[in-house]
Amino acid sequence: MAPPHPGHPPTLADVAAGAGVSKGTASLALSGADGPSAATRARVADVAARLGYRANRPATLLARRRTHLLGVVMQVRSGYHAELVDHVQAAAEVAGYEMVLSPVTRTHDEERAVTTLLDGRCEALLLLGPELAVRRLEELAARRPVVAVGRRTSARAVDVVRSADDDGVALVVEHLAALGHRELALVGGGSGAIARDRRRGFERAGARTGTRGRLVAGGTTEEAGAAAVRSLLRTPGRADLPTALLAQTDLVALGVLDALADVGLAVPGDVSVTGYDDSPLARLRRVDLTSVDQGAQAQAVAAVTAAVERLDGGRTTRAEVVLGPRLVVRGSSGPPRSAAAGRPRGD
Amino acid sequence: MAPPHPGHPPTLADVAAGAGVSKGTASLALSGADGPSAATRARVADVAARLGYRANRPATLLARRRTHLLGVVMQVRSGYHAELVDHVQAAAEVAGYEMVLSPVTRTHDEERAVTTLLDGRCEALLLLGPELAVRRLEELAARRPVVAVGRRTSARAVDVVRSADDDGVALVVEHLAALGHRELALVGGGSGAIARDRRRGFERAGARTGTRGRLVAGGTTEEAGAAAVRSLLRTPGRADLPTALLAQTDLVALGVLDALADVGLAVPGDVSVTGYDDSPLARLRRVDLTSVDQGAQAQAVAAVTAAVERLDGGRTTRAEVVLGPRLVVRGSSGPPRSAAAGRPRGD
DNA sequence: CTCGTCTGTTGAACCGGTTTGAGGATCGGC
DNA sequence: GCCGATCCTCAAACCGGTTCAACAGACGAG
Repeated sequence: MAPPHPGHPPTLADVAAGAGVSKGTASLALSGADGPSAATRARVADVAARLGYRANRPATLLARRRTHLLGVVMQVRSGYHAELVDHVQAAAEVAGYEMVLSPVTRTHDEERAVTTLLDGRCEALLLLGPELAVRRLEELAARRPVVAVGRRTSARAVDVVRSADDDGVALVVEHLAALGHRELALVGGGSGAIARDRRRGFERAGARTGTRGRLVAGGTTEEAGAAAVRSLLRTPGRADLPTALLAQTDLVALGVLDALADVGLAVPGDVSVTGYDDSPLARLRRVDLTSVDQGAQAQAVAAVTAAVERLDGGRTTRAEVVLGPRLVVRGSSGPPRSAAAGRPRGD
Repeated sequence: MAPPHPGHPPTLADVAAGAGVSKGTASLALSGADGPSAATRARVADVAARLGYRANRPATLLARRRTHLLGVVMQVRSGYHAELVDHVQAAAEVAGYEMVLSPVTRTHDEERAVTTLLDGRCEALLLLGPELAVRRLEELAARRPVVAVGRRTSARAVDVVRSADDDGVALVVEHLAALGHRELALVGGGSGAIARDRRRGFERAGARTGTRGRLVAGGTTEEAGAAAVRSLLRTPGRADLPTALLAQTDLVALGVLDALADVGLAVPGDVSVTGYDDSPLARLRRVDLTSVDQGAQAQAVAAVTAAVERLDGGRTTRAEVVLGPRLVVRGSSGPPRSAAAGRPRGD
């Protein structure tokens, strides 16, 4: 059966006509709402299938009171965001929502990405690692639920889902201390909330485990990690160099690994190295980096839940969900030479 | 000025009322179409700005004859797709279109991704590395322009944008031959169009350069690459092992590198290794892999162009754009030992 | 002074759905 | 046989824009 308007897809009116009912009845029948009799329902469904009818999305969105759309702003190049999106998609579906993606690219900044979602009538905004100003976040939150994922913010009315960065670093410190390390260094400064948390976790865990920790300035790139190592090596008194380096991110850890290789230091023989994020990179056998998993799935679920609670649950108070990170031990961390003296390892 | 309907965003009617004109005039004024006088135009723009008016996207899409939407189906986890998307976004904007993203995730397969885009009234479909059946592709292409990016397809009416896989592999073979390699192996079989092309390029370039090439079965994962190396090493007559291994993808190359490291073979000292895709992985210093850049930006531009030609240019014939790949030489390839020793080639 | 043009603006139709109040059948109860 | 309840269905209003035929008013020409 060809559609009544050649070239154009069939509309609800076509289905209704084909089934001998009104548009209204056809709509009810297709949406599964009660009202139409079983016979009518079947007839409409049948005609719709034969015609290959599909509801016009914009029309549906316009007509419905609610859109049930969750807008997600992601950094398209970020592997971590990709992972989150994957799980958000699934979680949204379970909650009866649809996810709409708005990528941040070179030509499309975060502000534009958000605008696109708002124009599209998304009911809530999930921002992955947002970098918008606090003021802007608050403006947005005044209009609809906003959830910041993976990054702390002081913006009122903005829900936050993140993992406990201090605990994450503490896990690493404890792991290294248990291996016998006494001299640690945290690579990666920065003034952001994340960096601050990690530093605090580092210091507290250091005190708890009786290890000595120092901080080395570093950024968020591979090169920054390499530079940090070089600066460490320039420091006089090479004898008491740290035996373990904790990098802020897996990428930074890669830079650290490279710089160590350049000067002939073995990992983990001479120095143990750890990353953060447990990105696909860390899992590569060639990298094999001890890292911290922030739990993408749990974060995704929590973010969707937070949005849905505001939309359907009537919550109006700010929520901050802090998830426990998980240590993933791989080959880049091991006992220091001093501790290994009695227990040599072969390679 | 507060919106006239508290809780709801202002509509065009509100703007029109505020400016003392009809909805029709307000629409014309805001869209920049000619008709309204300069004074009216300014007044409407002013009121719209004061009210914070933004057009309701679904309504606009519904009302307009054309949506100017380009739907893109991507593998959300693929770094290469992310790169493509980035450039497609930019190219679409230049062409006066908007990109809509539909990710393929664990719970959302390619078919669903496509359906979402069709329901959303996208005017054309750009499928990145599509794996839909040829029949399905043809069905889709019968409804609207479809462009397959990065993967050949025999589907009629489907435009294809890809890079010349045979030429890409040939570039690598020539590079290695110039370095002095005489015994090569291509890791990665498979029956797909891509694998076939690469194999052909390998064989032809082998003949041209006088190198001896063999094929080693392999998949598309890191593990497959490692397995291929192990099988090679099991082969008797280790003396005439290949001095260079060409992996199908960068990921496979990583597996190859790992397996070689496991048995203590140096790269590129004992064996040269190359990848394909020039992914971010290959660029990591720790990996530093000679690879082939498929030109994401050029592919993106070509894909958007193909779609726009069909939509606005009236093209109805099938287009297949084959772009020239580019060799990126890094540290994983170098002269073979034998070249230094001047060992004659034998068989 | 009349007519034709041109410029701006209007009002209504339309896009394709959803929602709802009203009304027609059908049926059981009395 | 009449009445009210129950069950379906319908027609119309509505969502918020875009588009266009029709028209009012200003203006210049004849």
